[in-house]
Amino acid sequence: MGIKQIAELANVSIGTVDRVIHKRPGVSKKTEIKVLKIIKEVGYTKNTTASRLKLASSKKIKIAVLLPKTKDRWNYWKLPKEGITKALLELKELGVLADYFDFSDSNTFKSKSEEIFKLDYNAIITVAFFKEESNNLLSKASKRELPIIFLDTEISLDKNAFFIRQNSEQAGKVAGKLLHGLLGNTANYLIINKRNDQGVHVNNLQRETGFITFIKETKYKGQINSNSFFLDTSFTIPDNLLEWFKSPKPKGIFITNSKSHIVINELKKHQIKNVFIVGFDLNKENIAYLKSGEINFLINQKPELQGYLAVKKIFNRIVKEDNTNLNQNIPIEIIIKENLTTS
Amino acid sequence: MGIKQIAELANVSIGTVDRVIHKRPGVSKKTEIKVLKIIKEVGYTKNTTASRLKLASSKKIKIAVLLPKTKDRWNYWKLPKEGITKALLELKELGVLADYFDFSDSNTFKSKSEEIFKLDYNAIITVAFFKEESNNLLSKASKRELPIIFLDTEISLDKNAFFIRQNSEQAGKVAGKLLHGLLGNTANYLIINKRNDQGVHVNNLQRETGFITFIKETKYKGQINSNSFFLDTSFTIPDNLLEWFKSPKPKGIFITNSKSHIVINELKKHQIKNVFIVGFDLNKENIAYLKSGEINFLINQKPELQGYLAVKKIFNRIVKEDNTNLNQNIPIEIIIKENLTTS
DNA sequence: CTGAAAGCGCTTACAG
DNA sequence: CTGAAAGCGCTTACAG
Repeated sequence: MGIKQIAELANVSIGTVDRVIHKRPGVSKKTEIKVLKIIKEVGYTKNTTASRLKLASSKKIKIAVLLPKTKDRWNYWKLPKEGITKALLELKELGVLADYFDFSDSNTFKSKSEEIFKLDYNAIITVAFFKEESNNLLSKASKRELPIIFLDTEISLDKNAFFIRQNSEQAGKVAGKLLHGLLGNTANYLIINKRNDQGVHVNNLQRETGFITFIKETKYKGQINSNSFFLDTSFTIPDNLLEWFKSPKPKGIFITNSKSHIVINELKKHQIKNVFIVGFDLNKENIAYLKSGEINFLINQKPELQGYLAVKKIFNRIVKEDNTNLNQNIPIEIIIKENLTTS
Repeated sequence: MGIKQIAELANVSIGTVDRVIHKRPGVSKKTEIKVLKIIKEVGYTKNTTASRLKLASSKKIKIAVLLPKTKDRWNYWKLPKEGITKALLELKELGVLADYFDFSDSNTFKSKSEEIFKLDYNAIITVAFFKEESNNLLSKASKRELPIIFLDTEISLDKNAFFIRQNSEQAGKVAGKLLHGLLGNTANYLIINKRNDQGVHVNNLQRETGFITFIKETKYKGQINSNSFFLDTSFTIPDNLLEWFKSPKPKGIFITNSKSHIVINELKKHQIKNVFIVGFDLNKENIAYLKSGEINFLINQKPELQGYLAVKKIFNRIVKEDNTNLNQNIPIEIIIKENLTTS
């Protein structure tokens, strides 16, 4: 049942039906009502494939992707891009494309988002690292009805924003459950956050909160020791912390970020063993330590999936006029040596 | 870059280009070579969306789905169908449809697959429960170049078959790792398989093998006790097994099938506590026990994803002429109370 | 306010 | 062996 049959039933031309469907001006109220009635009666839905066939060349859907600058060889922020690339490949024929922008601090985030606004995009995929700047972006975008999807991290913003991310507090609880399951109520726990000049990333803090919340709800009676370090290659364990490792009690470390391998490198240097470790992210170094048994659990944030879903959801919103919100909770995937897949 | 530009460059009509692309007869060797050369030079790829637009009405892609009969209110075999339905919804506009068939034993499997062969399908999605009958199906299908995807269970078959399933032996290893992590080297383990009149399902056996293999590779020095029961609602724990539960040692149960809740109902009847349990499948009853803490881990086979991927892969093979094999390893998803999502 | 026509990229039946 | 034309369902610029 297509536009043509609707037109026949309504005794109008397909052009008129099209105008009604797209709420374009130039249709008398009377014919509009007549056409809408028939559309409803026959349960017509637009064939979006056919629709995009025409528009794929004339009216591209352009997505601006603004993510942190990737400097390392391996960088977390390449992963959402892989998912975005995959989605674009699937949607290429339907006229969807993306341009990439990057930022390294709040200033460049601001300038790049202004640049994006000058160009003519249909949607933005970015991350909400900077509250004020993200709010600015949101308020500008809402005036143009430009959908924005924030990946990775959720912070509270003024307007209704869309987030595709893992619930970090819940992920912290999962980490707590896993370590507590292995180590029980008497162990000591060490939380290691990553800090930079701006402080500790909100994801790390949310994970820490979740971890502690979970542990507090058990019959736990050990010590939880929280620390934040610059987890670059020059990281060394401070002396007071070396003391911590000397306790004969069962010991667990919760690393709230992707740098488990940096911590483990240090543990090895000091020949510290018998510590259970839960970390995040499947980078090459972490995977090697998971395989060697030095990391017990890794939590996967599925960054590729986040990017992939962002593009797909933008497409569905714009093309299929799917007005459900674009939020998406990413499952907290528990990875051990035995269920690690390299597919 | 489309068929039209290719035609211009080759000084032929678009009809001729189309004939070359689809290897249809009626093209002189000379023009064929000329057209193929240009196609290669410009890196032309068919716009499958446009292609399907025409074919969606005239040349449907018809998939036969042959799965076990669902009798219970909740039934595992409804789940792959949900995934299939989701995929069909996405591909509806492109002219993909499925018909459902069911079987209850090897005889009905055979008769239904014969029925499917009489009708004119482009692909089959089913399960390989019966070796001989599955081999028959495969050999008939290969004559017609009809792709067959087997879900859920992998068995060794004569011809190259396609499987979308979790590696059951590996899943058993994951279960072993999880229980061993909680209980250590001195615990006793109980394996509970589900049996029916035909014996124990191959999935259960593969999982058991994986579990035992894993445990044997650790410094384990407890007892592993393997059992098979009809795990229907009339299940009761036999007396000799009640003895097993009286041991003061740490105890773990590995239920190699979806019936953890049946086992737990019995444990509760006998007021047996302090047993750690790993099971399979996110049915309503299992989820309730996961939430109450009576199940520690559930492994998800993602049956919806299996069905979804099967349809998508069939579509890509037929439409995009993607000739990579259709096998797909489903990740071994570890579910605990804290990462259970109802989305 | 409305319709007829051309076109998106591909497929197919028909004509020569 | 090859081409011209109609059509898949929708969109759009043009004419009236």
